Amino acid sequence: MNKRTHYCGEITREHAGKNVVLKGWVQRSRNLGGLIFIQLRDRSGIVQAVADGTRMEAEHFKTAESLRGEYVVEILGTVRMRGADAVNPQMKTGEIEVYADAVTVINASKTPPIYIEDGVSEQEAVRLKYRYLDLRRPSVQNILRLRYRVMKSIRDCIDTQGFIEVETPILTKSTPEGARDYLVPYRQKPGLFYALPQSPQIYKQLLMVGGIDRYYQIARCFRDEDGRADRQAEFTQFDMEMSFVEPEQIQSVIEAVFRHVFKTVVGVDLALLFPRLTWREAMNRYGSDKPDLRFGMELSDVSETVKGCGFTVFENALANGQIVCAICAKAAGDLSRKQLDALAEFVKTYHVKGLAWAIPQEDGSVRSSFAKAMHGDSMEKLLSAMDCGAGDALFVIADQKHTALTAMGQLRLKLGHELNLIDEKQYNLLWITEFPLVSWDEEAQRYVAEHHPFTSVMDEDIALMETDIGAVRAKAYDLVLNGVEMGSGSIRIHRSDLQARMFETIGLTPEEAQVKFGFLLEAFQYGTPPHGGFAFGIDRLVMVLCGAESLREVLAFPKSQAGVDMMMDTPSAVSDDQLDMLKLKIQKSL
RNA sequence: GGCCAAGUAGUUCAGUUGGUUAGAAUGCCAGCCUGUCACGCUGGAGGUCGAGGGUUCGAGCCCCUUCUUGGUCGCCA
Repeated sequence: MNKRTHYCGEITREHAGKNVVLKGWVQRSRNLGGLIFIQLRDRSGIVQAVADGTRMEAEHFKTAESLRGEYVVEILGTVRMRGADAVNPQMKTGEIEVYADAVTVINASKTPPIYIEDGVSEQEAVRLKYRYLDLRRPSVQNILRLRYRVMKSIRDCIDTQGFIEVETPILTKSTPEGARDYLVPYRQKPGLFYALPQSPQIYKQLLMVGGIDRYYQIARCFRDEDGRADRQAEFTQFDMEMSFVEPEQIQSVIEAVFRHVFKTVVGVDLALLFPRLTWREAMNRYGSDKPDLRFGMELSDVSETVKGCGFTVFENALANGQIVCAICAKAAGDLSRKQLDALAEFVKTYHVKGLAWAIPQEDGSVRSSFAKAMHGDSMEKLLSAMDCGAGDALFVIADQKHTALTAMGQLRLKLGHELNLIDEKQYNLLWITEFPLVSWDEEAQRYVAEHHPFTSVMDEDIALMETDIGAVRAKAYDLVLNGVEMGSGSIRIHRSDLQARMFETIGLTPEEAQVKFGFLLEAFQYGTPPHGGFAFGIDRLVMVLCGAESLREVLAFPKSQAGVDMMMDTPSAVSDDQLDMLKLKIQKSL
């Protein structure tokens, strides 16, 4: 008998006649009289094995007969093409199977609580509780393999450009701005805490001070904020920083990384330069700082067109310094009243008061929520300004500029999906540039950094710093893929005095700035090179590349929306001893 | 913190206006079958209807509270 080769990889016709050892999980088994059929699943797929029970040792037969669930078995057998010595002429021939001489159980299995097979939808909660079984599904394995290839191709590409990976601490300092921190108590001086990093931002800038002028890291980041479909409490970023650079150089490095990833992982050729859109233009035309450009349906400011139109909602809005903006959804004129009402409800979640709509009919009349209020030919003027003809649907929102644009941008996205305007196979990448430096926070009654407080100002806007901080543009840029924010970067402040002033702008007193960031302000006094960088979310990139609906799908061990690991059942209580050591006391909830 | 949806057998779900013993599929168990490949056939077991309270002669269904999961707004330098 030939020496048996351990099978590893897909069995093909070329293996016919070979003696093999198969090891894997029993996906399905059945004992038909004396014949035993086993579908064995391993890392490369599912192989069917057939054993003649009557020819096998009694114990093997008994074992194979009682295989249930996810037993781990070893099969010694011969690869053959089905039908070679067929007893039944009706059976499917020409397929590959393994004719088993022996079947050995390596490890028994309880009946699994979920189906370990693709194409069945289980509730998230059950899948997450038994994630280690869920991971055995071929589709889940494919996603993790794709994720690995993404990470490897990123490293391969960045490595050729002189970058080195430097790890930065996970136990770090709580920072005042940004998301809520995860805190870790410090045993040696109770009352003091580390924080888990929201990003390696400050460390990488200090690496620039330290002369590591091309740094990158595939870094884990933590933010204690409520979950979303595309947001987890902990996530992975590709993080990079360079010294002596302009935004274009950084963008060019990132473009090279994306081109390489897309080429090697999904075989797609991306453009050499990704299109650029300023933040202002993106907001005005698409109502979003991460527009999905796979379809048109641009927003228009129709404030001038509807001036004096007679509709009090529009006129009052204009009188209060608000705007009236509109989109025209081509060929959406058959929307029912119920669907239109649902759209109106939808936009209200974005804090606008209502949605006006008008649908020109073939006979020249207009089905509309507000036509009656419009004077003279003002409706005709509005429709023609929007190029909205019979069979199209016009939507109009009047509100504060930012609110109206945002709500309309969301409506545009929703209509894009519902009207099937989006080519799912397309990858649309673009840069959004010239972000505002700060934005006004109503709740905190102060300016907050739009990107982060280490972002430098565009040269032509430096004078505005004193007069109109809200209008100042930053050297900050985002990368957007199919309407998903992939990542963001900026040229940083590298002068201590400018950094101190920035802290002041966002409301930190010099004393607070000293306590929180004294080390950074001091570091910047020792000849810090101009520098800048970028970071993008690897999870989101993988999500887009494999068409996943949720970030959970692209993580090996995801958490629930509330940040709970349902498999380990954690967060969990700790012992009183542990709390005592940290001098912590849990307040009884009322 | 707000809003929406869901929670019924191991799993996926149905359950009408509140009315007999809560059903189906699949899985599981037992039996039959020597070419199955979602095999098939026969039989069987399996339920704190998320939890607590209320209304009612009677609650899976109505009301209140609460927990969990998902989606979303806020939040996410």
